[in-house]
Amino acid sequence: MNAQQEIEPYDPSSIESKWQQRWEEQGLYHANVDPDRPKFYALTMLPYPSGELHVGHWYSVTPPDARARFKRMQGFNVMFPMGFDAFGLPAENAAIQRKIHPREWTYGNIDRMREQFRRMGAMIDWRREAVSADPEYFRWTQWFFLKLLEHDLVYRQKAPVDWCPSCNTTLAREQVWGDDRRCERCRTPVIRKELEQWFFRTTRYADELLDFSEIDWPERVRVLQTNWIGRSEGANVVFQTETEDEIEVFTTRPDTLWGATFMVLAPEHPLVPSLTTEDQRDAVETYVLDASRQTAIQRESADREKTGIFTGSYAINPVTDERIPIWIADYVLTSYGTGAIMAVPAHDQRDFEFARKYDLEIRPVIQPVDEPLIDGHQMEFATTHHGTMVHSGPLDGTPANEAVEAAITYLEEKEAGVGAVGYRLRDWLISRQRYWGTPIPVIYCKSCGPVAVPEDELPVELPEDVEWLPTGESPLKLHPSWRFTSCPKCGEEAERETDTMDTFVCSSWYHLRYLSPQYSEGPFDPREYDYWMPVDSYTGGIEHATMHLIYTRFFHKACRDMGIVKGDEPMQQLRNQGLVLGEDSEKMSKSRGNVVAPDELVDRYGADAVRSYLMFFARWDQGGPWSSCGIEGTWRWLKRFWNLVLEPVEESSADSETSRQLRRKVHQTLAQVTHAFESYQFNTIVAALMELMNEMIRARRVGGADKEAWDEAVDIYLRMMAPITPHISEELWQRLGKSGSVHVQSWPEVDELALVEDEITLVVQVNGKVRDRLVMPVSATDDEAKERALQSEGALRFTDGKTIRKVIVVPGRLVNIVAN
RNA sequence: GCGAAAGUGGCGGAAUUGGUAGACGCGCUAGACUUAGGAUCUAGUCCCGUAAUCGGGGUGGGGGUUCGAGUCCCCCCUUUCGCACCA
Repeated sequence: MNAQQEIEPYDPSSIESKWQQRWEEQGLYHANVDPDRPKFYALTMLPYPSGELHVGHWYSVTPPDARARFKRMQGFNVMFPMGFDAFGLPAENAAIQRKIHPREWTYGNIDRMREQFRRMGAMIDWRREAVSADPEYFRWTQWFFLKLLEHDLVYRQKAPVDWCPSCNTTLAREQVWGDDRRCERCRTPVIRKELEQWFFRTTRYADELLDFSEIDWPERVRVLQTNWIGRSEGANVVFQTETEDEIEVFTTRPDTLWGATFMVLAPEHPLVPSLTTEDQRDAVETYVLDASRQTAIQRESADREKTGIFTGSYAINPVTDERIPIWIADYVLTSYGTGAIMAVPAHDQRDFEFARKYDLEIRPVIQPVDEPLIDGHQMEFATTHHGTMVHSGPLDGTPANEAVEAAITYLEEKEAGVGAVGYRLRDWLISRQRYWGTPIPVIYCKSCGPVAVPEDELPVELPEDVEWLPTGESPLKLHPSWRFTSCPKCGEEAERETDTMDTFVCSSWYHLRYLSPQYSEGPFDPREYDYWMPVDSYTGGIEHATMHLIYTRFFHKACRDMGIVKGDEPMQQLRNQGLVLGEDSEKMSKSRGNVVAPDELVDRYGADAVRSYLMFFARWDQGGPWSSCGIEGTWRWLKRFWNLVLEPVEESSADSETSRQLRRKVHQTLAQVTHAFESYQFNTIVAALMELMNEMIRARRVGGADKEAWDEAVDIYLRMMAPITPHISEELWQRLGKSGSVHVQSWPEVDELALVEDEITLVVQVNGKVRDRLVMPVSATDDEAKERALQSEGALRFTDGKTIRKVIVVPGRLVNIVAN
């Protein structure tokens, strides 16, 4: 009778739900403050409750879950929380389409997704769940707003904003996608609109945000953030106009100031109307109108021929005292610097092209070293290299390395300018003209102006009885009993702010709400904060590199300066997973119909097979196209391992050599798996475990390891696979009569003695090509290795008749014989 | 245009960081077994030549450093991703 037939077949559907329920009852994943144990806060970016968990969610949660479990077995007190980023546009779109309240749609989705997360077998502590649309959550989002307001980190300003005419909302710059500047959600081309908006002063932290020295974040993200912040050093210089106005410009090349032969303002610059002379007025107004009609893509394409128009006015170059004409041109942008530039055509290619076209003076003032004297009339390109200053009055002859500094010093002495730093980063526009968001807790009073809602009146809740009309107006504006109120200061009639906050405000602090989601004395319990923060491991997609990940750092630093949190950074380590594409190698989307639903795979193969396949099928940091066929591989692995472990062991033919080899393989695998977990190389963990299983099957076939070695192999194996495939590991752990849950066991220690090899395979090369392999005792000396290599059959075949020039011995590894 | 990353079998991917290229898996080929399954097991599977032993070639292309290069350096090609008149 075949022993295999007695084994109950591996049936994930019967064991997985059983263990999920039991773990839930036991509170196996509850994480509590415990000062006696080292903590580990593992955080994955919170999902948006769009409806269903797809395979991409599993890809972003399951490997970090496995790593969190690994950390726990290593002795850390691990917190692995989950929540939902529940405000946002899709809920409103769904509300309009389905005629249901956004809350109903959102919370229905959350219920469904929470169940799906349970099926995944993730070690989520659901007691710590936080949902950003809960009043007890956004109460504190509002509280943070008031704190920022108190500390002058919020301001209100009328500003041109990107506006999506379809979603009827303003968009942050990072929410405008593509060369043709379309709305990130509906792809409608964006237009400009002037509105009073609330801003967070992110630029105040620009310099500090450039410092990554305390955090372990990927190079790629650091570069993206650095470019996004876009710091450049230079000077602000003030030019007087002949009409007594002042025009301030920012320049990175103050050393070229003596070559500034004209100025250019952006068409939207506030001084344009007053600077325009009567005879130029028609032409200027036409040009300004034209510029406003241009789409952003037309305006901002760098290879377009430059256009402009003379205002008729002149400014005085503060260092040469010369009259220089003031032009306007659309290549100067209001959104950077001061919206005005000094034009130095000899040393800036854009200014050069403009000057050539409109026949303006080109005056070189920087002479590159070791080159013939340059002449403005004959130049074909601007020279942007640094060099010795010429035609620069008192600074003539200043060498390249001192020129910028000397120019700034000179400007400051003359009080015509100051050294300054410019940034590409803008302040964060947080106002959204939408209903489904955190209401901005401000009341407008005719006599008192904007007044903060008193803290004890928080949260400002959203009215439930709103109408869902696709009119574009926020429903809050159409709700008089909510909108009209009294001033908290003077009691007179007043109006609520009807804008809500960007959802990135909610997600800037959710990691703090997880600490104590029921806490009512503040946004978080300081006791929990002191124990758990900062986040030890933060994982999520690269797409958040310049939005969420800058905002949350800003938020943390601002809170630190307000005395709310401690430490300079919220997330100590960041890692990005790649993107799982559809089987057609395209991005998964409902409209393409290529979304892979994990539920069907779980029904067929079980959560453990899906989890391990997700870790195995690609490098986690790269992702790639999904292939459902491949899951057969991890499915077979689990079935084979199940049978291998449950088959009765025949000890009769055990031999010590097989045992020793098995132990060596077990501990080698353990060392490898431990390292791979630390470095997020999940695919090699599964591969190593498969390899070890193959070795165990082989050991059993050739006669078997002794009971001690075999039991140790199984024990270590179950501990190693527990983080990846929690259900089957737990089931086998129990069936083998081991006590407790496998998930609270300790991570095994590598036995260094077991790793020791007594024989090595020495590779014999002749002129760099492998010609033989010799098995040698580890104790063999270099000379012995060399001798045996020279005498080996494979080597002799290729050294015969040749002179041996050199022999290189790499101890324990190879011998290379150089002969010709 | 500027910047970054990557390029390894039919496919996903390994390679202790300069030392046996292709681990592990999918797929494929052949065979075994059968209570005919969503099977399972065994063997093979980089390319060319060979019955086998064995030999030659091989990590996008070209060159270089080195006893030795997938790995380091230079040039080129391709792909992907950022940024894109940023003063």
